[in-house]
Amino acid sequence: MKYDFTAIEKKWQKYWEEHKTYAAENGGDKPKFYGLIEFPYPSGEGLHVGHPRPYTALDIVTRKRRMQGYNVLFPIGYDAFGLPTERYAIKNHMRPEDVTRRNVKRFTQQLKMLGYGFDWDRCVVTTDPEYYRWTQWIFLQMFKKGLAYKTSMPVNWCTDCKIVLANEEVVNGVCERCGGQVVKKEKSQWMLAITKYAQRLLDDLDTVDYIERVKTQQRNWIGRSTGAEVDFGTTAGDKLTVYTTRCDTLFGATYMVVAPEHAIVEKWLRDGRITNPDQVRAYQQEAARKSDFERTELEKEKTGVEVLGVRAINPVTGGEIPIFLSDYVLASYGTGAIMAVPGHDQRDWDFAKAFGLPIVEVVQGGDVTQQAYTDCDTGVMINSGFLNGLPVEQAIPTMIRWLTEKGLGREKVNFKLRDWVFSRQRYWGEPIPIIHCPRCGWVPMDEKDLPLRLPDVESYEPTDTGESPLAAMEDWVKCTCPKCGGPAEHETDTMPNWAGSSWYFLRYMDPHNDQAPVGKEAADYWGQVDWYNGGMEHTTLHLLYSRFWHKFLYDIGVVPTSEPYHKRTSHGMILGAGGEKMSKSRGNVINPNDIVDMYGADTLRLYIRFIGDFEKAAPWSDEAVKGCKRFLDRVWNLAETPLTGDACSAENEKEVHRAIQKVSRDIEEMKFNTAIAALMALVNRFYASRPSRGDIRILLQLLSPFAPHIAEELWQIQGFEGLACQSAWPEFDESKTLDAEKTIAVQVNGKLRSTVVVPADSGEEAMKQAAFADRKIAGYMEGMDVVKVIAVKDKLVNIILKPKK
RNA sequence: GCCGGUGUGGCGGAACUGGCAGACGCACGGGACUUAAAAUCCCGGGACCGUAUCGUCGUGCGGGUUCGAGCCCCGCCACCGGCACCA
Repeated sequence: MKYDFTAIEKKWQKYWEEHKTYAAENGGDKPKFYGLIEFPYPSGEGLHVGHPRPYTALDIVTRKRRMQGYNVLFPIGYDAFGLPTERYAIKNHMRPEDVTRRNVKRFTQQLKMLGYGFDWDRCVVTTDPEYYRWTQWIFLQMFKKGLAYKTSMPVNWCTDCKIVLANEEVVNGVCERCGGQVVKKEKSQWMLAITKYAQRLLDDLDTVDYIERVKTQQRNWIGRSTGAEVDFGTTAGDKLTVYTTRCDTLFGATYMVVAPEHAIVEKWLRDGRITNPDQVRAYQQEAARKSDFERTELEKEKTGVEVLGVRAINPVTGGEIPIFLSDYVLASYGTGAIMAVPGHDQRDWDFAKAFGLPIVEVVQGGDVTQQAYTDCDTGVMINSGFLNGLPVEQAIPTMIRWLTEKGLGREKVNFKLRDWVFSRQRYWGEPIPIIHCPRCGWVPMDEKDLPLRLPDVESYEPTDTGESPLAAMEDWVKCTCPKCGGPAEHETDTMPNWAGSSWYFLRYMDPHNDQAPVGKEAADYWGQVDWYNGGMEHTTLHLLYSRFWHKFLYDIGVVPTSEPYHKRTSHGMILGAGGEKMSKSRGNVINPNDIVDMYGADTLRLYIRFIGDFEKAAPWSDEAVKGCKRFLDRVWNLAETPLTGDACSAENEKEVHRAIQKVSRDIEEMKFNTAIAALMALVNRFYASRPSRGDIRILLQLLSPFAPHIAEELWQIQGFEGLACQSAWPEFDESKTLDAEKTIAVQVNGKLRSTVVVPADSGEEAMKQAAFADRKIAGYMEGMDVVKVIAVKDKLVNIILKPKK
């Protein structure tokens, strides 16, 4: 009989679905294991071969865990709010929920086609009102704790999408999604105070098991630095505070720079302090017009304008120094103002050169007439009054102490992380459950009125003004104030698509709870996600956001752990055949349906694992897929006819136990490619040395996580009890994996010259004797003196020779 | 520029963390089966020289440590990802 993968896969998928083979239980005696993959955005294009890479990986891990006796939760859902759906809906005059429903259906079919062991009863969709009701609820709790606030601020405005973007969504100064130009625009926005959690988000990275590059990237993103705030006096009487990590160089501060947007400039302009207001205003306007992209592109050249009429006073020297406006100083970091130390900061040096400002050396070691001496963490202070002669590492605390005592400064920690812009002027997102009352201000909705549903409209258009489409839907907007009962309006902004994905893993634990986002019992039972795999591109977005939300939920007692994920791994991309990114425009996208039609889901699953190192990018190859199909054909041919001998055969015992060892270990380390290589080698062995029924039983068990359909079918054909995927994962006996004899290398002066066979665990003497007894080696020894012999057990003997005198 | 990663046959990739480089697979070559082809099964492939043995060279480049380096150290180059005037 031929290997009819289509029939077999359909048959078992139907069986699993009917029998709820992969359903998780909230409770029981078994140890729990929660494996998670990032739920997909149900795009109109459907699944592409990139999706199965992480999915299959954790499918394999969780299938193995099930066989090892765990109560496994391996859920799936859809992150369905978002711009592509909204755009598609507008373009085709459809309702976004209908587009979503259709896409979800298609994705579901495709995922089922690949035979994943998802617990489909726990499927969640973020656009489901019963789901986003709790997204809104969490937002309300944040609002009540002061973590959600509304503020007017310069935001990133995509001129194409006509939408406000989070900093994280701006890539190289252009919109991450559409590549459109991004400019600054003043707007009132809802914000989430993620910065209040910055320190904890940083510290708790030490408590989790994430791959190192994820931790590093998050640390850099959070960007903690320790320094000091220093107050400079001004001739206008105002205080101008700066942040610096190098307060030891204060004596070298020869001028100051403030960001063009800095509030103090407005004040001085208003007070008529500035004698060149036109110049200053012109520079401010120029800076505002520039997008971030332009600002950073002009990296080389420093521009700026001096603020005439006001001067700053260096608190240590008492000397007056000029104040400049320049856009190389960012309003959003530190205090929006810096003290410029051109001797020891290259940007300040460039600026000082351009404007002819004095450059003072305060740390010895460089030549500040040529360039800034920035590599000066270990130098000695000079030209610095009471700091003279001190090494930098002592000068910093000395200065901080001095500043603190005089009330002129203080130690200060800063973060690069900024608060999260949480408003979107879009229809297809969770409505923000806040009501604006002319009398009471921003008032949270009553929790019992959740969910605040999106209005059901046939069609709508986006606005050009930056207002949400919801603003045009008067019936929906008008409401009564929950506080005073007077007429009020709903907030018309919606949440960004990161909202729903910030807590979805909790909903899986208790998907039908209508009292809470997740019940206490369920949250206590499942605890942390044991293993979460996802893309590197989410490291500073989704992964950080969801850690933040989880910590908040921990603080208000909803969840029992302060970190959501115990272990985080990340997969490499699947590239097109030429090594380029797969994309519609390049026309190199592989549709998994085509592969499944041609070779079957099991082959696709195998190939996507065998393609290379899980963590690295790997190019797709149509040719190489065949190798995996061929392998399954060979397995089929071995096992489709009845076999005898229920025990593991003596001839194959060693290979079988080695395969168990190798596959077991490799799955844990996500080295799926070598696990499959081991299975292939085992099958090759079985072609040379006929396997017993017992041998095949183990092969099928090892194969089951990778290629569950064929494994199940052959399991049934061989008449084994139950299901392969529910059988107990085979154990290996280490003693059976060992060789009785070892072939060891014999080197002469480090070069391989021969090999000899010795009993395993031979002592050094025995190995040396065997080496010297070798005919080839004897040839090398003629006329030579033995200087030294190195023997490494079970590996090699290296004989060092030199010519006889 | 900074941070992280990678560099091994014609190709995808292995190498237990310093011990026989190239597992497994693709492609290729040879053989068996077949009227023939496909499929399947068996065998062979790092390069160079040779019938073969032997030998020499070989893990991006240049040095170093070591009995021994793909792996460790120093200095470069290239590519990929992230951040980017962060004071």
